[in-house]
Amino acid sequence: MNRPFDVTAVEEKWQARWLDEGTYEVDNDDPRERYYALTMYPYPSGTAHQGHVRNYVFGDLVVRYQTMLGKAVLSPYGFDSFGLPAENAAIKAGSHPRLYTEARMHELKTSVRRLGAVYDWRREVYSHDPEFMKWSQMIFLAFLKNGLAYRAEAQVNWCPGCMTVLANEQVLADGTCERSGDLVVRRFLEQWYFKITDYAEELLDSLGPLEWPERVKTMQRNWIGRSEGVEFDLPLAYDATKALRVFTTRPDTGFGVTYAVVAPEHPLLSMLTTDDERARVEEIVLRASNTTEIDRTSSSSEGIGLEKRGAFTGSFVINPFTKEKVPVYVADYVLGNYGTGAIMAVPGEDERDFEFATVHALPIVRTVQPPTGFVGNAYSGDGEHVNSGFLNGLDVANAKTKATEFLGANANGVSKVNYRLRDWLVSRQRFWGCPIPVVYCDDDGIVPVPEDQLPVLAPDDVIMDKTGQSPLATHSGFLNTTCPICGKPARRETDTMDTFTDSSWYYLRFTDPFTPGMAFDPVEAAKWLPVDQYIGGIEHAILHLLYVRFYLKALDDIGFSPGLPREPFQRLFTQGMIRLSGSKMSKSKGNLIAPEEYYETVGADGLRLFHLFAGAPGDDLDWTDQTNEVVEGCGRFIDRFYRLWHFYDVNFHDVADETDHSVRQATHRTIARVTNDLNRWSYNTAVAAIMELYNTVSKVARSDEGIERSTLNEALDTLAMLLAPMTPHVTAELWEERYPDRASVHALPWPVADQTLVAEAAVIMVVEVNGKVKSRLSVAPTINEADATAAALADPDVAAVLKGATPTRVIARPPRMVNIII
RNA sequence: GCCCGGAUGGCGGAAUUGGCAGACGCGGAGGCCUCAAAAGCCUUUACUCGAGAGGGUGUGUGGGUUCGAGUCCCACUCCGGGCACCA
Repeated sequence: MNRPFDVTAVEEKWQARWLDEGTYEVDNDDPRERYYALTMYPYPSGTAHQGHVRNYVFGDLVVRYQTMLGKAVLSPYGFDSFGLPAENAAIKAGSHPRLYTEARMHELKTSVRRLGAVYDWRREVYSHDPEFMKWSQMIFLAFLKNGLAYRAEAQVNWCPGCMTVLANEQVLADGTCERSGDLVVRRFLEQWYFKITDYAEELLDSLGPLEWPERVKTMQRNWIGRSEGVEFDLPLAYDATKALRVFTTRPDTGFGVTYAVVAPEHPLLSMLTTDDERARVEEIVLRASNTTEIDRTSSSSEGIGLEKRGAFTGSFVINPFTKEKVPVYVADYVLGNYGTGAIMAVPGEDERDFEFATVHALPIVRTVQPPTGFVGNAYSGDGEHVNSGFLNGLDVANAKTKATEFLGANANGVSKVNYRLRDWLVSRQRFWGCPIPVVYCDDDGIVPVPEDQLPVLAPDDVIMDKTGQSPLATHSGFLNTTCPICGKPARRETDTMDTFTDSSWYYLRFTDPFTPGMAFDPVEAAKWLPVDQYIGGIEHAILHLLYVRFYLKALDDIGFSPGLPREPFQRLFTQGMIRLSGSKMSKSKGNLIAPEEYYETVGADGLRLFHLFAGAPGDDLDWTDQTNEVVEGCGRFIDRFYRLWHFYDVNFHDVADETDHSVRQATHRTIARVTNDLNRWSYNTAVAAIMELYNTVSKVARSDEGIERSTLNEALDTLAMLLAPMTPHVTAELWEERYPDRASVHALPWPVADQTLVAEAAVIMVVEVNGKVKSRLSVAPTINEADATAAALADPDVAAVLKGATPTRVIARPPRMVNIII
């Protein structure tokens, strides 16, 4: 592009100045109103791509805009620097993950600075910083001490590609690993867990008041999965002193229970299984524990048929409603770790039970009358109860109440709320993460590493081949230690923590990384929290945003950070994803679209303006062949503004006239529009409003009649201020050029619209006849109904259509339109 | 299967409470400047009938409410995302 100024020189000059002068550093004792603007700290995967760019452009606009609104804005930056890709890359390159990661961090930082995004770099944090690790480990130990971290053997998700276990949240719906795409298998392992389930209720209830996108809240609600029901006993037919405990949300359908099912992992399964059935039952159990998640969860139509997925145990239980004997089956469609791991099966009202009953020839009884014309098998809607003894005639809600009372009196029934959410598995069998700071001693058991020995750091000379075992376990120098209590030889924990533990508290560290001996001073943190605006990708809707909420609540409860709110992020904005000609952007596809080439052509300002202008911030953005032309168009707009600022082709006149007045009105209406748009995350329309004002002013200034000098200056100054958070370099440069003795444009207060000028501008009123537009009149915005009607009827164009006919009705909505019905 | 979004010119997208559909930009067409080009500037650009004045049609499809619907209601189609044996 042929630019009227040296874009690179100007941008580098201002980037250096903001950095050197600490323009966007903010102290904790700043007296101004506080504003915490946070973009999700990135995983350092290399140079920035357009996804980063879009994120930081939005974030930087918030920082600069809020600063101009007079606030002390906390704008920190850091890196989510632990994680598998670095470890895998290091294995491949025969290097160390730290070297690899720090090189990537440097690249990303350079890229972000070149974008003109401003941060308080004194507050930079990164997960693998030993000082940060120390506090990550302290938090772990605090959780351990307070019963929020525990060790348990359970069936876990094992990813053969990543050679490590995964949290439930990291396994996709099709049973593959969200990172490597490998099929996840199930293994029994002893692992560390965080007790996030203790917070299920609060995590659900406190979502309500958060100013988050509704769909993110919905995703979290679904993930937590609250369900109300009843837990009760099904006594064994041959021994009424023993019982199978089940959970149901539909106690009202109890008369339709024709069998019961236990999960393959159920502790009573072996006792329930008779010798005749044992072989078939064991086949089910074996299959459930050895196969991949995808096989187990695949529907009956594909994969393995239902008849092979369940078997009769040989035992019977008594249905407390009918007092009849019903068979107990084992089937993998019942999960061992939800509810009681056993269910009452009601094929008449539950689709899964219906399918299973059909395949295994079990009786099906309808207990709720479906509406006439109902097609389908199981009916789960509302209706009158039938075949249900004392529940007959009741609707579902009333029958539930009555059935619950009955179970309470006859089957040890209790109302119960269950959650789908499971405890957070935090152990990872990998090297490049924060070591779990405990020691195993034969005499003293699990012993926390004493605080004065933290952080526990991994040695550098660890072999990181993929054996499926923690790399740290192969390093005898690390593994072998002494027990902090008895001094006898002991073994270190060799697993590291899930990297989501780092991102669960990094924003707290940002508020105060300065106070020695503390992760952060809660008093300082309390001044900044909750985060006023959090910005990031929708892909973190569940994982990160659920864990981080749990952490803050837990830290408060164990007294780690007294005085903080219990929710970290008051407002959340999730930007759309960038696609390349329709496909998802990813490193493996090599379609990341580096910003560097754009820095050289349209500059950071041009690229920033493009991201703000091209579509609503929350919508996905498709990067196509045409996109480059739009980016260039944004660069051209900056050039046009630059020329007008230098009065290129402008004609002046001396005394302000009506045209000047209308320019002033446009200027102030634009201030009002842009301010409103910025507050409602409508950046694309804010840019459009700015372009419109430019077009208006440019047209008048370049007409033969010309423009009055102060009118033009007011419009230009306003444009510079409105553009300042969007295109910070060029506006700073132009401002300094014209006003070398004044404060920088970025230090100015945000312009305020003169309401008189905004209000008095004439508006166009539409006159319709029978709903069709026949004329347009320029009227005062304050015009009343009678005057609007009179003006409409007096209009010659309207009269020509009416041809003397008398209107049957006139609808006036001043000042927008009048509709005459004839 | 369930739950959320979305569908508007050649393209990206505007239209905040039911009131001028297509703001703003990209692309296209024509012109000015120039020896020529680039850059810049001006005009034009939903479709359609018409020489013109002017008329008709038009926001995924089909209905409805209303003086008036891109916007509200009902039914459906397609696209995107999330969840999916959670009893």
